Amino acid sequence: MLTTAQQDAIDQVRSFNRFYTRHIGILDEGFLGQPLNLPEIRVLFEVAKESTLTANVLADYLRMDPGYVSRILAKLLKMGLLHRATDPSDRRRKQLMITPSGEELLQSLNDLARNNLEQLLAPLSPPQRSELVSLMNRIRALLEPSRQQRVLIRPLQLGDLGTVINRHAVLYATEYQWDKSFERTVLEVLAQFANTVDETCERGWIAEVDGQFAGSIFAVKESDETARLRALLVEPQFRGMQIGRQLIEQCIDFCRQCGYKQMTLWTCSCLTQARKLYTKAGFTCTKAWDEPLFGANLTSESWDKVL
Amino acid sequence: MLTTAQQDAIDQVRSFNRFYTRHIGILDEGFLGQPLNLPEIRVLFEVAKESTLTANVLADYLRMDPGYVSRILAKLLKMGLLHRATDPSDRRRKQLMITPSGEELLQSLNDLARNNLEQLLAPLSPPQRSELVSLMNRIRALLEPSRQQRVLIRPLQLGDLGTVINRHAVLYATEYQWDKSFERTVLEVLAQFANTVDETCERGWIAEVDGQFAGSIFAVKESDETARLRALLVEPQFRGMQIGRQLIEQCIDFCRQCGYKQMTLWTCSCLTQARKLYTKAGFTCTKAWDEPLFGANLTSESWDKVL
DNA sequence: CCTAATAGTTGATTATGTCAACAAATAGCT
DNA sequence: AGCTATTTGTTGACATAATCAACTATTAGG
Repeated sequence: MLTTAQQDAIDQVRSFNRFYTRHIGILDEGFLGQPLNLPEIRVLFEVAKESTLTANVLADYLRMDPGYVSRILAKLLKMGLLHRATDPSDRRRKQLMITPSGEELLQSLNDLARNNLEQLLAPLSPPQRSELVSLMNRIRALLEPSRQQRVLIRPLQLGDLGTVINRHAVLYATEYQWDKSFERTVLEVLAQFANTVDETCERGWIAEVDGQFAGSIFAVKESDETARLRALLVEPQFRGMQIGRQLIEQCIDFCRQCGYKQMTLWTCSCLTQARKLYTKAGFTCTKAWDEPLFGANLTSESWDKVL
Repeated sequence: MLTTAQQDAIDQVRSFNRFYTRHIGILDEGFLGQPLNLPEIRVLFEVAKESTLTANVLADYLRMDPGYVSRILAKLLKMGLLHRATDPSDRRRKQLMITPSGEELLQSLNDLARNNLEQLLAPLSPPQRSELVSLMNRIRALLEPSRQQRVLIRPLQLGDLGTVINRHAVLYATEYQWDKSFERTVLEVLAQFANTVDETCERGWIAEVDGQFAGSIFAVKESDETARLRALLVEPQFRGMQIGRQLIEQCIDFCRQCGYKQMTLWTCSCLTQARKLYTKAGFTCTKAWDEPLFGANLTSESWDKVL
């Protein structure tokens, strides 16, 4: 059974779908008066993109009836937009190619589509346009998770500290019901970091997936000999992508380069995923103690690693 | 002529449109095997939603041919899903209404659509769902500016502090090229706030537009007599919606209730929009001094207001 | 050489949508 | 009132879009 909130979400998505169907409908009207209809344009577009298509492959890819595709191709061939040659190695197959006049028409169709869209986007300012694009990309990332995701580990930038604080607070509240005192602690730790950071031996890194915040890690100086690993976090939707491992490796490499002799970190027994990562990276738990923290009864742990 | 960046934006929007067309297409496939096709469902749905429709209004709204609508209505009437009554004040018009059996069918179609969507949204966690909804609402707000946007001023929640820090850092860097020292200052101010807050006389508020972060303000105790207004921010895309004014009012109201005698705030001469808001709210600039701050040469100002 | 499978085409048919002509009612004008 | 123009909704004729199954030509595999 769905909760009310989730059902609301579904209804809101449906409402957006209705809205967007109408919106796209208005755009498609711009193609009226053209010699080609939408399926024909799609076929022409695909042939132009992929120069070695055959009718069957096309029908399969576009999820169209082979007979229908055959008729569309006949029309496009008759109009001189495509031509085709029998595959000498298999005389059943006919390789499709776009002709110069096909390219030309496709170009003008592209211009038309762009102009239509341009008119609809006209009321938007440039920053609003880039906001629109980034909203759309985010929606695609959410709905099409299979879309290739680029993982990037990069040094800290302006604005990252706030994001790290926000994500720690929200995530640990969601996953472990930790309270506001945890947010306060992270805030204090990072304020301390920002105020006293020595870039030569202290750093923070952010993991991004397709430009989105996916995780964080910090290395701070505990003493001349010892570095402390802090604020490791991987967003739940990006777990299993080796992001945690990469962040820890990045951090360890840096600490070695800085000449630290050992590393230490705090965690607690309930953070099983993080603990596995620490173990894999060569850390061992050297101390454990119970204490009430963040509104829960935690078993705090200290983990160390010799570099 | 379009700039390259704008053409990129247009191409990206087109790419999103192709993606979303496919996405909606997958959803619509769930309606196969029903006695009604998509246009018929849309008509039924609209009649159910708006009980005083007539055929022409419907055709207009759904951008369908009146003749086609007429035939669809004939089918739905024959199936007993709708009925209609001649408008007594204009006997050309016939008011459309849905019948109980129409409601019933619509309900089952709704369930079907919801289930289809539910399957597509299944991989998303609840927070991702609400993110999706808020992204969609924002897109609608951009593309359909007439649509009413709900502004909400709410008290601080877990996670807000990080967001406020991030937005301050990024926004002032973008708009005024302020450097990391500003991020550090905000971080420190809010860490201080989180650690020492006395909820009876200190508060923070967040402005949301359709669930999205739109702005912030804080009231902190300077002395028993004086409250300090801090961290006022309104996101650029939501300016001109009276959000700044509402945030300041909220803050002033609270300070009055707490029994403060006066309020004070820091700003600088270049923040012209904020200064206008302060003036309107009854603040006056009582002190001004030049100082190098945040990587710029600022004219700092102190503004006060007697409550 | 036979059978099964594949590539593509074609005829028949259905589904979907458009257009123009039309009747009925109303609005606006004189 | 009476005339004309407009609006609301319907209908027949037609055009477009899409599907299905039968069919030819070719190839693969034994």
